[in-house]
Amino acid sequence: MTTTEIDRSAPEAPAARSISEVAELTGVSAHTLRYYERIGLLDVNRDHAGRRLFSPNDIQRVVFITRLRHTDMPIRQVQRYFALVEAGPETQPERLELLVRHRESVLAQLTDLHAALETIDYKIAIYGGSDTSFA
Amino acid sequence: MTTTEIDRSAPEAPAARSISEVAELTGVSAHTLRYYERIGLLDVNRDHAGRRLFSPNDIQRVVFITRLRHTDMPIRQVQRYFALVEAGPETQPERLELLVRHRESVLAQLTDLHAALETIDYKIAIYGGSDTSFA
DNA sequence: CTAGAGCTTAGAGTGCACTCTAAGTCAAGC
DNA sequence: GCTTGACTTAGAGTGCACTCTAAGCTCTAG
Repeated sequence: MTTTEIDRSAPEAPAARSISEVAELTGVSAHTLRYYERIGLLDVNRDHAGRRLFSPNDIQRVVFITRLRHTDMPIRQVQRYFALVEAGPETQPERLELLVRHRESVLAQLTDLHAALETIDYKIAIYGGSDTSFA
Repeated sequence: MTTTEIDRSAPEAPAARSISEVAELTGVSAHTLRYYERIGLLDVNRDHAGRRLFSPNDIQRVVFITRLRHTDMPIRQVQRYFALVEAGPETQPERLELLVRHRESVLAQLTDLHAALETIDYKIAIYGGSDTSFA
C-alpha cells in the first residue's frame, strides 16, 4: 500500500506510437491519418522534432472513425461529431441524437443488404443468371 | 382451348416505357439511365424518333443493377457481369462465380455493419459518447 | 560525418460514379 | 404554324474521399 515498486515496474508511459505504427495497427494509411488530422477528426501531439505521437485514445478514435466510415457516414458528419466532442460535455445530447439518427441509417443499410443478398441468392439458385428478373 | 378471345382481351403489348417513367419507377435518374446505357449496362430499343423504349426486361435489369450497386459492387464488375450475359449462355459458369464471390463480399459487409452497429449502440448506451473508446 | 529512412508540410492529382450542360430534334396542343 | 416540353447527343463538370508529390528536416547507424 505504501510502496511505489509496482508503479515503477508497471510502466505508466502512455505508449505513444508513430504514424506508421498506427497505420499498420489500424489499416488506415499514414496519408489518410494526416488527412484526418487536417480536416479536424484528430488532434495528435508531436515529439520535439514535430512528429506525431498517437496516444491510445487517438488510436481508439481512429478505430471508431473507421467503424463509422464503414457504415457510410459521410466525412462531414464524422467531422461534425468530433467537433461536438471537442466542444465539451454540453453537446452530449446533440451527439446522442446524431448517433441515434445514424443508427437508423445503419438499420436501413442492413435491410437493403439483406434484400440484395436474397436477389443474389435467387440468381445463384437459378444458376447462370442469364435472365435479369430478380424475384 | 381453341378460342383466342382471352389473348385478344389481354394485351400482349410489352408495355414499353419512356425514360422518365422508368426514372420515376426505379428511382434512378434519367441522366443515370443514359449513363448506364452508355457504359454498356443497358441496351434499350428506340422508337421511330430515336427515344428510348424500356421493355419490362430492361426495367428489371435496372432494378437488379440498383440492387448490386446498393451492395457496393463496383460499376466495373456490374459491367463485366452484363457483358457476360450479352456474350451468351456459355458464360454462365463465370457469371455464377462472379455472383458467388460477390455474395461473400455482401456477407462481409453484413458482418462489418453489425460490428459498427454494436459500437454505435455501445456509444448510445453510455450516452453522450464523449470518450472515444468503442468496446 | 554522411547516407538513408522516415518523418514534416502545403497543395496537387486521382478514381469513382454520377450529374449536368449545350445544342439540337421531334410530336402534340393551341 | 408556332410554342412547349420531353427527348436526343457528346462531352464537360462535380463531389467525395482519399492519395500522392515535392521539397525539406531530423534521428540513427555505419
